[in-house]
Amino acid sequence: MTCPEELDPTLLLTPRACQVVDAARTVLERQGWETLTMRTLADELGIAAPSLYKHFSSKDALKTQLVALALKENGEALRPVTTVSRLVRRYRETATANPQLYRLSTSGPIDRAALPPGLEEWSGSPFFEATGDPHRGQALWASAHGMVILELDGRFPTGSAPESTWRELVRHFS
Amino acid sequence: MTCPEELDPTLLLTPRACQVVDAARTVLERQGWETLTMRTLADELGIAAPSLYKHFSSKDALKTQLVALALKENGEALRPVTTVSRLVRRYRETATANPQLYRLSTSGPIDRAALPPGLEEWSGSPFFEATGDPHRGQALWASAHGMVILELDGRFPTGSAPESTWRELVRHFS
DNA sequence: GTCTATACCAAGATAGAC
DNA sequence: GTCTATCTTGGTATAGAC
Repeated sequence: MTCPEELDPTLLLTPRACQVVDAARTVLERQGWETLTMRTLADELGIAAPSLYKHFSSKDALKTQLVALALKENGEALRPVTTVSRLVRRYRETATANPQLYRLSTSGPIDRAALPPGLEEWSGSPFFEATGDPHRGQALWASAHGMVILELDGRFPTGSAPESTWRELVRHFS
Repeated sequence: MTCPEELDPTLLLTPRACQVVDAARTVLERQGWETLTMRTLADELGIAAPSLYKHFSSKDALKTQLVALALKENGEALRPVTTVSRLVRRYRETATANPQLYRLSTSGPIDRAALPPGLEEWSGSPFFEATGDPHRGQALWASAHGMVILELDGRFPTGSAPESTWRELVRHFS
């Protein structure tokens, strides 16, 4: 299920800028955001670091594009909406397949003014559709996020969350 | 309810080192971990930055002490264990009262080898005691964490999570 | 346990030529 | 759109005197 055109962040970028975002994503998944520097990103592209500033005014502007990309892909991965069980499974799979992008886009404050208006809401609305209730949807989203982020950060004693814990969570919201 | 002596991280520190940790906590809550530098910490104490290295071998060692302190205080705040509802309320209150310390101690990987053995487990065990089941306890903990961290990061559209969403979560686990 | 002085490094970003 | 050269800042950490 694809993102509506008016929400798609990539449509505002030049083709070259899209390539830069792609490379940034590669580096991000390889080494994390703190060690993604303008220099390592430039190396990945085979260009010099200052050249990046022809495409993005700052590292922060680049981050915004990555966050927008994550919201778009996440919203797409969660559609079409069927059951709570399937929704949670897809949420987990998407996050696990792109751990650093997930962490980047869900941790810390978000610069809403810099995102396409409506994109963030569109990305999360499957939770409301699946539960049929705003508060249930919000609680389910928060719970799934908690599970995912603790799993990505290796916070469960066993390393990852046992399937039975995931089942328990789904059961409570079904 | 106080932490068992053999788990208490502060008992291994000199009095002066404890003061340094205290000051670090103050600076942490004021400005966050990324902008807590050895220089700003030294300023807070009224000493020069290099003097800190007489008490802690690195910034990372200091971080470990802060994480241990958070685990200790969290475990204390959650005891004695009564109901799921009360547990969740105290979890939320403690986190909200110490937002940066909470974020520091729950985000990213944790250096378990550097912590007093058993402290992390002791801190989290109220969730198992309150639910009476390992998987339910784990799911409840993850859900509460998701709610708290999204709230601290301003990720809910309204800024903070509505009380009704918290009620919804508690209801599912009661 | 504190100081001063300093080494060392890496980051983001700008200027201006090509 | 790319380059080279460079600026500026600010971090962790060490050496050695007091």
